[in-house]
Amino acid sequence: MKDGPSIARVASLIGDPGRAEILTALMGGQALTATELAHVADVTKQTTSGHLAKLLDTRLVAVERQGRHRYYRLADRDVAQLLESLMGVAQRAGAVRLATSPREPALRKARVCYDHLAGDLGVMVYDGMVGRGVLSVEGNAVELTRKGERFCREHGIDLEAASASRRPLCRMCLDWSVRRHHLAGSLGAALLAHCFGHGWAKRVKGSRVVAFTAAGERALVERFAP
Amino acid sequence: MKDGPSIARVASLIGDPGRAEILTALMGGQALTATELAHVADVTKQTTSGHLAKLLDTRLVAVERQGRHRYYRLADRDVAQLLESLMGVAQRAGAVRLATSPREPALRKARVCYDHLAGDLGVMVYDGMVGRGVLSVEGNAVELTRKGERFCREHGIDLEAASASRRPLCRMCLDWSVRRHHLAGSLGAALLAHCFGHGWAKRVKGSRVVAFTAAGERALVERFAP
DNA sequence: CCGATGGTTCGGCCGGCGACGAACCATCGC
DNA sequence: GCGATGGTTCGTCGCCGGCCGAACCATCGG
Repeated sequence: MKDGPSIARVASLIGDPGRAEILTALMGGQALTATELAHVADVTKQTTSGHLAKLLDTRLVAVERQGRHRYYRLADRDVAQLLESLMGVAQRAGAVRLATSPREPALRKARVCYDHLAGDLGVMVYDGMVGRGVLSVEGNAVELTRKGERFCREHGIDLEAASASRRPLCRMCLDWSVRRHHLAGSLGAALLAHCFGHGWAKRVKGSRVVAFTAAGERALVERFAP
Repeated sequence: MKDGPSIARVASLIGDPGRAEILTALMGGQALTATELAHVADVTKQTTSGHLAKLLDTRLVAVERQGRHRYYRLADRDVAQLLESLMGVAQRAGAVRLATSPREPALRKARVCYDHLAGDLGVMVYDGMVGRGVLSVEGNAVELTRKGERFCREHGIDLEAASASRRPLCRMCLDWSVRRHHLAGSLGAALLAHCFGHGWAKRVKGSRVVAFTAAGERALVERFAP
C-alpha cells in the first residue's frame, strides 16, 4: 500500500516553483531549450540543468538533442493531463497567466538551419513532401520513397551527389520557431542549394535569414508544398 | 505570471510523503479521523494536525466535526481525479515499489476509486458497456444512450437518484494500473453501490480493495461485461 | 585554430519545512 | 465534578534540497 511515497516523488518534483514554471511553459506543447527554460523559471542555467535532469529522470519531460541545443518537451500526453488537472485544482486560489515569445518574423519564416531550410517554409515543404508520399515517416526516422526518387529526378535535384556523402540522406530536424519538424540530412541540404541555385532565394548577410523572392517562394511552394 | 507557483503550491503539498500517504488513504472515499490518518502516515498527531491544516487551507480535503472526532475526506472529485492521474504518471516513473505486496494483485483487480469501481473489473465493465452500446464515447465525453437507459432500468439501477445529484451522470476516469478508462460519475457510483447492495462484493477494511465473491464476480461480468 | 555560446558537473552556502516534546483546549463516559 | 482520549498550538532542532559561482565539455561560426 506504499504507493504514497511514489506519488509524493512526482508531486514534489512538480512542487518546486522553478520546475513548475518549466513544466507550465512546456504545456504549450512546444519544445524549448534549456536556456529558454532557465529564463522562464528565472534561475541560472546550472540550476535549470539540475531541474531538467530530475524531470528527465522521472520521465516527466523528454529531450531531443540538436547540435548544441537540447530541446525539452513534456514526456507525453499523460503528463500534460496531470498538469491540466493540477491547474484545475490550483485554480481555486490562484491566478491565470499566459506565455508568449515574440521573435523576428523574418527568421520565423525562413532561415538556414546548419545547411538546410528551417522556419515556416521549411516546415511547409516537409509537410508537403510527406503528404504526397515523397517522404515516409516511421517514428523518428524519415526516408525517401521510390516515388520520392522519381520526384527528385524530375525536379533536378542531384541525388547522386547527395547520397555520396557519409551523412544520412534524410533526417528530421526540430524547428525552434514552430516546434515542428523539417527536413535535414544531405537531401535537405541539396534542397536548400536548389533554392539558391535557381535564384529563388539568397542569404541575408550576417544573419541566418533566407530571403525568398516573391517568385521564388511561389515556385518553392508550388513544387514542394502544394 | 504566477501560475507556476500556484500549481507548485498544490503539488508541493501533495509532494510530502506524509501528506501523500494521507491523501492516498482518503482515496478510499471514506472519511477518516485525524488519529487514523496519523497512523497511516506514520507520524505523530501533532505533525498530522499540521498537515491536515495545510490541506484544509488549500481545499484539498474537507472536514466534518462529529463529537470529539473530526472526519477528514477529500474535498471533492477533482482532487480524487488529480490523485489518480498522479498515480498513473508515478507508476511508470517510480521505482518498482512493493510489488511483492500480496494486496497489490487484489488492488489491480478491483478497487474503489473514490466512489466507483476501478481496476481490471472496472475496465472490463466499462468496455462491455461501450461495446454493447449502453454508453457512447465521443472524445473525452461519455454518455448514456437511450438503449443504455433501458438497460439500467432492466438491471434495477436507480437512474433517478443518480441523475438527481448535480454531478455528471457519466464520466470516464483513467485507471492507473491498467492505463485504460473506466466509468466514473454518479452512474459509476450507482453501479458500485449496486454491487454492494446485491452482496456481490464488499470492501476490505483499511484498504481500497473491493473483494468480489465468486458468484458476485460472475454476476457482474455476465450482466455488464459479456 | 580561436572565441562565443549552449549546457552540465562540482562544491558549498543557506533557508524552509517537517519532525517531535510539551502544554493546552474540547468532548466523552461516569 | 473527575480522568481519559481526540485534536491543536507553540517552540525548537536538524536536515534536505534549491541556489549560485566556478570550472568544464560540446558545438558552432569564422
